[in-house]
Amino acid sequence: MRIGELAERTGTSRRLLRYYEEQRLITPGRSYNGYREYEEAHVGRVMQIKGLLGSGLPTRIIRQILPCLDKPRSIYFDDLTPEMLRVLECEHGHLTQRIDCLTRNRDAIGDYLETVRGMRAAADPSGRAGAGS
Amino acid sequence: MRIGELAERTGTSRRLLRYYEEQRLITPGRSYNGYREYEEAHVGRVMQIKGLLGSGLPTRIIRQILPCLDKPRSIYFDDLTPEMLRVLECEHGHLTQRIDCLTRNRDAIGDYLETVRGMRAAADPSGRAGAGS
DNA sequence: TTTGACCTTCACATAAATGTGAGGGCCTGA
DNA sequence: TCAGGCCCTCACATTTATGTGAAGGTCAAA
Repeated sequence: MRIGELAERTGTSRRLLRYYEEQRLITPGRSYNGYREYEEAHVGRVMQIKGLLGSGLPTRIIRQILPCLDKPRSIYFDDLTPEMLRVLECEHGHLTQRIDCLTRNRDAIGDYLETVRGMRAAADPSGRAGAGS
Repeated sequence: MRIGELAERTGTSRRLLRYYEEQRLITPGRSYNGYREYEEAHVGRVMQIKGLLGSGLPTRIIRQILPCLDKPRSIYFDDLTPEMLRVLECEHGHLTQRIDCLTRNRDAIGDYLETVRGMRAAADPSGRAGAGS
């Protein structure tokens, strides 16, 4: 598929897809006329990139972890340098920290919302929203 | 405490602490000479801000969710506009999405690392690292 | 053959989080 | 009283992920 379709299917701008390519996060082929040609698999890949980016990881890190997230593996264990291994271990830890932080905060918001709803229900047992004046 | 100590204890730059203040994420007092004066509680608060920021939330959103994360509550249910309630519900959802994305990716890295370690162990049952030459 | 919807590259613009430095005030200890 | 270390504000610089637009090529359909 071409860039327009991929953009639409992933909710991304074309500009950004070209940027991801420049950052070596995706590597589309080219058709005879120079147009980028994407595989079906790129849809998932782009969603994954968007998610990680939105979760605060910079492209530099994403580039490093992406290759080992493929099923089937696109990076093989022989290619794995000790350096790379350390990076992965380190990122695994960072991700866990991030997850913990987000989880704590999400749950706190959840608690808050639940309490609010509890109070709303107690004040207005009819279940309809809106406190009126 | 003054800005230097807070910076040190939170691993943040002074510049950034002033920035958080400008963004209305923290509100230190001022001592008679104009120096910012921080409470003990600001340490935790700053760590929380750093965590959320590192997880991809913009200061605008952090400003909105912070007040309802306090224990004891600093925002009371009477103050809560329906508008604000929607924001919180929405952010609760976003956080969950982020958490899921990060968890999936972290676990994939975890799997990979485990597999690698499995292969290392099989190749070198002595348990010592380093393949040597 | 021309129009319109795609695509290309290049380049400049923006917002957000940060760094850096200048110019200057406060305060403590020698 | 001066030096050194902290603080202040202001302002400009940088990086990263993005937007936007210009100038132009490709291709299908009218």
